[in-house]
Amino acid sequence: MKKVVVIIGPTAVGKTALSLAVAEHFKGEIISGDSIQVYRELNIGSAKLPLEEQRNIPHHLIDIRNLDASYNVADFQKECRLLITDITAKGHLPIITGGTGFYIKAALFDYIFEDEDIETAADQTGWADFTNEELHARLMEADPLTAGQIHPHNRKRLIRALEMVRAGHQRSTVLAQQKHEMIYDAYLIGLTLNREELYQRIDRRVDQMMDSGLQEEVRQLREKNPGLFDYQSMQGIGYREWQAYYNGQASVDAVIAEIKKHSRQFAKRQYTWFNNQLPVNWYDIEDDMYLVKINNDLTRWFNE
RNA sequence: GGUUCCGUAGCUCAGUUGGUAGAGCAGUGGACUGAAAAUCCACGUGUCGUUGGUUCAAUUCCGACCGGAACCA
Repeated sequence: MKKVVVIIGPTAVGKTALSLAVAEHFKGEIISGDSIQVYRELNIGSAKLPLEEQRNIPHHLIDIRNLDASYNVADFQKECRLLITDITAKGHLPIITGGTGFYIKAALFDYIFEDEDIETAADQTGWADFTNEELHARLMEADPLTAGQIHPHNRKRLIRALEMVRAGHQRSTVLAQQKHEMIYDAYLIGLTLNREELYQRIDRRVDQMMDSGLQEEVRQLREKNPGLFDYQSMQGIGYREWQAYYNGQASVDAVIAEIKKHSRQFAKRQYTWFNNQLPVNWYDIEDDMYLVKINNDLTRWFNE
């Protein structure tokens, strides 16, 4: 099995800095596991590492889509796996770094995504006339197993499951074909920090983004893109909050407060995901020895 | 100085015709297989400002006091 290093953790713990160190030490190339950094022009708010700070280490899956494009797990899985193959063939070590747990798990595990021609945004319109209860009732007939696993209020998931039925493969059938195992020899490093400290870090980072010109970045994007806030890419925290500002419903200070709040809530959700969905080796960044420990553990694993 | 109003969960407030109270937000935990920085679920004991009084019983009624707001001087 190919070896892959994975660096995860909540937003603002310092994944990027660690990824550079690991890449330099192990001759690695970095694959971004991030659903927002794939978009060009989303720089400050997505906490993208500027080219001049990449220290000549190859970074992949950053700036690969236009702002108005859509992107999803299946895209990521395919592109990420191709890169792992290429990087390994070069004799380098693939290092996946990012906060999008779902993407990373789909690449690492034997998730199956059948070929589908989907326009996700368009799908919803086809179901617009149905209430959540009606959607759930339909799914109960078409794929009862899945219907039992999706909460009746989770409209987005209900529609996706119904779309899968329409595309000719029930979700439950596809899942049954999988062993739910990792297909790589992956070592997962999780960076952590006590909650209070992390939240302060998040607040500070948002302030830094503002100092770096986040507001101006959004202003320019909006100038060039009339329908900006309808783009999938604009779901990103640090961006979507500005819609209220441009609608005259929020002051700049209110927007900043929302960005901080959403970032904290996101970090909490990331912990839930990583703790329960992936076999993570956690390292507390307040531990003076954490870098040494990571280096030791990684070296041992690398030479296995 | 006077009058009126307010003081209930971390925040904003509701409520109890007297039987010790509940929403939203925040927070915490959880789910997650093609929007995932998305979507969804669960979790609400707090000296009901303080202190006297009336009462079987007061957060609820009455008095005083403290804090805040508005208006009148």
